[in-house]
Amino acid sequence: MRSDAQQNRDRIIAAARAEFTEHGDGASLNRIAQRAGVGAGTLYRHFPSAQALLVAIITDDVAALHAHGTALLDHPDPAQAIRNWLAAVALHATAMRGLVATELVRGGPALADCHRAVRGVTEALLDRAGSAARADDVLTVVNAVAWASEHTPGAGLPRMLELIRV
Amino acid sequence: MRSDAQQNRDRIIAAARAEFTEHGDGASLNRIAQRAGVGAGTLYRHFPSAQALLVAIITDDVAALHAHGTALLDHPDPAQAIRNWLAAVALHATAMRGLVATELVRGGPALADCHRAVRGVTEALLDRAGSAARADDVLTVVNAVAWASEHTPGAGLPRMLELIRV
DNA sequence: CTAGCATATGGAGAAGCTCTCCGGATAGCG
DNA sequence: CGCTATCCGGAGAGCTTCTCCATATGCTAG
Repeated sequence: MRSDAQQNRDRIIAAARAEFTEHGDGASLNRIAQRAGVGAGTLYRHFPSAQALLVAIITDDVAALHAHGTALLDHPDPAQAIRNWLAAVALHATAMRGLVATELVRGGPALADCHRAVRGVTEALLDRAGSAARADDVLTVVNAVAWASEHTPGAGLPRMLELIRV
Repeated sequence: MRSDAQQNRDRIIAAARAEFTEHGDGASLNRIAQRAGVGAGTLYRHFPSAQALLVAIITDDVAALHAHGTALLDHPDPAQAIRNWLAAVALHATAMRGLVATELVRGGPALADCHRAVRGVTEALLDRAGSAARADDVLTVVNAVAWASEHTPGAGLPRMLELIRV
């Protein structure tokens, strides 16, 4: 990749991160391009869809999330470990304004690696806690709840996470 | 209200019901107006926002839902009753393509009556089943899950509802 | 039965969105 | 330094939501 292209790509990702954090689902690709100081065409060449853009952002975040999850495997209390983990997943989902993460949980193949990593940790933690729940289902529910908690004023994320049987 | 206005209002609601069922969140108010055979202005005068339109539709549906819930209060197995009820709520949410219902669960004051009715039944059923969970939280989670199950291929709604502790 | 008015209509249009296209600029190699 | 493959920007097509107001029509009072 040419150096100017790389530079633009980085700036677009930074702008997108700001835009998604600020406007959530109301994010506008137009505005992202403006923030990044590039034309719309440039944005769309680098990221053919809004989803591709999210994939790039989330891929970064998931690395940190995965490290946290791996560390939790050594937690003395397995039941507490899975609870901590799901709270971390929910927080990650919230950081990207929920909707986003939910749509991508089982989304495109581009995110397959990310999802596999998160599911792997979830499975291990569920197993250690003696749970029979499917990791995929649990993750979907957690993401859905994270998303809902932002859209329903007065809804406490922790309290709703308590309602998930694991 | 003038009779022609009433007629248009009815036709708009019918068109909206069809459009939402067909296109889910991708529903277009423009298309609803076309389907109903009215101008965009007419649609917006009757329903200032997409939400107002949904309120009208959902208000109808909730009446039937509420009747079902009330009947469940006589169910011999309280634990089964609450499970049946939540499945019915999820189904109702799915009928309106999830997103919709989730956004409205604690939404505008226009839907307060509906919400109160549903919450009342939920509280009674939870109480009878000896649960300490907050009805609001349970409903939010159920709606979120219903929504998520449509957006994540392979996610089974019943299996995810099993994960909710009540 | 009709006349007049309050009420309702519809579609053009403003503003914003996503996404495409391509003439022109430029990075970086030889 | 010059040439070319690569990359850029923004105009524009075709959507969208939502507003405005000249026109049409239901309803009522006479």
